[in-house]
Amino acid sequence: MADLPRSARAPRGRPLSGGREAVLVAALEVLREMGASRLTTREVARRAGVSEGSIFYHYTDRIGLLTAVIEGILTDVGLPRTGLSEGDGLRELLDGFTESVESFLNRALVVMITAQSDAHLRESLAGRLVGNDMGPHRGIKALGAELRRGQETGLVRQDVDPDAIAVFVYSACFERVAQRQMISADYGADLPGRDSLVTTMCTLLAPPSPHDA
Amino acid sequence: MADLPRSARAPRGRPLSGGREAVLVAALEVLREMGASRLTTREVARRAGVSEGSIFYHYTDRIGLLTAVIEGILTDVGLPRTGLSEGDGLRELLDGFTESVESFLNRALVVMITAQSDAHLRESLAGRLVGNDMGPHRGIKALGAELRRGQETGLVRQDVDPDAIAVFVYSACFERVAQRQMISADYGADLPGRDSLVTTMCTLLAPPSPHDA
DNA sequence: GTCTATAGGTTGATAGAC
DNA sequence: GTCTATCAACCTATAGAC
Repeated sequence: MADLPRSARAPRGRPLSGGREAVLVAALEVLREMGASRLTTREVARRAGVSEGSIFYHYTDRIGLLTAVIEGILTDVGLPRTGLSEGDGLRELLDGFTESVESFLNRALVVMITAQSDAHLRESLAGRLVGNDMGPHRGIKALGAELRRGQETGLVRQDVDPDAIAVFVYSACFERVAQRQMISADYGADLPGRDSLVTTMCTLLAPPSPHDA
Repeated sequence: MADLPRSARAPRGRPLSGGREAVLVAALEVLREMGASRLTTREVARRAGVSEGSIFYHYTDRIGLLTAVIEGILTDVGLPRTGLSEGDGLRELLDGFTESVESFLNRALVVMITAQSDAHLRESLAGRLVGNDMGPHRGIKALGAELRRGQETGLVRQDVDPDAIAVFVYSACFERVAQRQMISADYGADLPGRDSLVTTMCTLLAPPSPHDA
């Protein structure tokens, strides 16, 4: 028993039967496919291969289940990373940021929309977002700070508000993900893609050519 | 009876009792306050001051009611205006566009989110948006075209993709409205406002100073 | 912790008078 | 077109055995 590091074999505590987790997975699946109004405990139980009773045992009630799904996604997925390596240029910064944000939103947007379908959930999510300083605000401010540093090191032109730039960049990611999720996967295919957007922003942010001085 | 122009007195056909419209108003109210999952025909009837039977008479079923609400907002409110007066400058263009888009989204976003709560509604809305060439796509393309004209007249720098700029501008509006509606009315108050965003974009888009040539 | 069985309450929808 | 009355279905939630 002491021969092997415990953590390499199994997590502490009693082994999970998997039912509890399976319910969350099934619930998220139902949310994506049918929407929050159509999510019934019956359907979730069926898909998860458990009884309805188990759902209420673990999550108290329907709202508790939905809350757990939301919390799960938000904490499990983590927040979009905003840091960047030291030697990176502007393009690397924007590329990393946008990719991270879109990847985050691709998973998180479902639960945000889900929360909008019920006043209790909406209130609960809003409280959590402002209380823990999560939400769009945080990513925007972080990118803004990076851009401000870029202005100091001469990487970014200095006559614009870095936070405003950050809003534009974040928003474009948000809109792209929302559009695809809310309308259709290939809606807006003839609009400039992420790559093109980053390129454009890099051009806009480049400092005036040195021969000006 | 012929003394007065008919249109000045009353619309053709039988006078409306107002019940039908009252239901739509009440339904929208419930959607805003409680969310789609909590919208019941009973509650809508109560608020509208009509019987439940009337709702089904007019809108067939619950989904029919929600569909009517969506259609109503989308057609009644119209699409954001994208045109601009001839002699306007870049700031006037962006100012008018962003104000119009935000005003539109302030009313339209509720129904878009509502549609996400039910697979049938989502599908129906998506079909309508792509079929009638509505949706974000349209506004973005329209602004992009205006910006392209601006490039030709020397109002806008020529080394960037106008459509990409349009995406940034539209997205910022979308994100601002979504944030306030989904989280809280004053969330993100310390982020740059619409005015500041427009100013920043104007600076970014200004053509290189003439003494360069 | 998970199941089965069931109770209790709501809801969407219909029928028929006015 | 609107109402009242009512139904049938569904869904959440609980109780108790294993």
